[in-house]
Amino acid sequence: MQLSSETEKKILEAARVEFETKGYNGTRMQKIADKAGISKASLHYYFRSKDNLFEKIFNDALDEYLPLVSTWADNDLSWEEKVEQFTKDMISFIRHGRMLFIIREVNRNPQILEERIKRKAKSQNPFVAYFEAVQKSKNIRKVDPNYLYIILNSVCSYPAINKEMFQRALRLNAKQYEELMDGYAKIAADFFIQAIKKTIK
Amino acid sequence: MQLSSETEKKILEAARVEFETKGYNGTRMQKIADKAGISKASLHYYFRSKDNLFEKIFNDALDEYLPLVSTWADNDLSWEEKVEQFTKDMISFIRHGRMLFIIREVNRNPQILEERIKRKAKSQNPFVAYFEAVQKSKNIRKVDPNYLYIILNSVCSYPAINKEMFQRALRLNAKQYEELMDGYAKIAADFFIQAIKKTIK
DNA sequence: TTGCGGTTTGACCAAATGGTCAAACCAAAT
DNA sequence: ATTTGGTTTGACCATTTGGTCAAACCGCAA
Repeated sequence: MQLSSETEKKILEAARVEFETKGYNGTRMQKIADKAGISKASLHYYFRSKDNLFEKIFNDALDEYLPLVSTWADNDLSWEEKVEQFTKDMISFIRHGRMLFIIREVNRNPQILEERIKRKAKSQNPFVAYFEAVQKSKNIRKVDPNYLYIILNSVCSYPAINKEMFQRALRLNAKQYEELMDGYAKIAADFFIQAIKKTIK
Repeated sequence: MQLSSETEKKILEAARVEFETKGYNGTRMQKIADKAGISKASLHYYFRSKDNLFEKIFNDALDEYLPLVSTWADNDLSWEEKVEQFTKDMISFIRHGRMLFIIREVNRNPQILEERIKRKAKSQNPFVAYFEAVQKSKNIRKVDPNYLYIILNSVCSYPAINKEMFQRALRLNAKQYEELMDGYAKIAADFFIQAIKKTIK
């Protein structure tokens, strides 16, 4: 029945908002039910338990995130263009606020990752593999690609994670910070590229 | 009595560990009492309520953190040396794991900051002020200092915040990641400096 | 109209949890 | 030995919260 699927959507939407803003421990089933406009009993009819519902929400978030970090596959872009593409994609994902949710819950219970990233470990990280290759052929600094991975991700993700404190430190209101972020992707990419490009004397 | 002060210390230590790892909502007063080796009633004897105890712990964390971000005062170091100093200090603070705690709780309830950072807003951010000056006199790129502030902090803080996921993405175990972090402060500082130094042709 | 399968809910339950309190404890002063 | 004042605690309480269940509800086919 289409109606039931409709309720299901409303539940998932309400649950997503609650879990993302309050975290697992701060979220109440009753509140999700209220926001979805149904009874708590109905909520349990659709999703048997809080854990069950949470798992769905968390996995959805991971499904959105994981593809972002793993696509450094071959296409005919230069490494600079790839960096630009990556920062753009990552920053627009991050701004939705889903990232802090992931980090918070992974830290609460690191095991939730184990199933998902189950021993992808055999293959090398695509970013690291890519930059090892680039470092051999192109004229860029020789820095452990692990560091490059960390730095690039940091520069992309942290501004959204730490939004509240950055706003206050920089004496900006929410709107001003948003505006600052509009121009950020380009700055971040340039920054990264400048840092590892070898200076041509 | 010195004994009571001793219990108080044990409580604060236990509470710190609990709040920092589980967050406010995930922390149980009973568990804190257990870890401190006292009864729950005693716990309430020393700190009237969970909120009261939490506030102490949170403010202690802020007291450790805030001085780090605000010291760009005048001393006779070059701007490069200051950057190096900052990354070193910040990264060693961050590695304690206190930062995710702060971010998590600030996001749970942004108001907890209001009292502390109560309208420091009159004065400009010291970092921003400093780099505006540097940009005028030295030969470095003209980038909005707000971006510089965000980038430098991101590069320092995020590797610890996102530790769990970075470890998995880079196929490292906890020990290997720690080792990687040992050399990170220098890399991060160099990275930042290289990125904003003007290329000398 | 009746019966049926899926849906919805109010009432209810057991466990967890923050907090209270009177009584017991204990070291030091009288 | 007795009192005194701070400390400690077991027992207890009220509320919250995830979860259950029987009964009601609601199209729809026979």
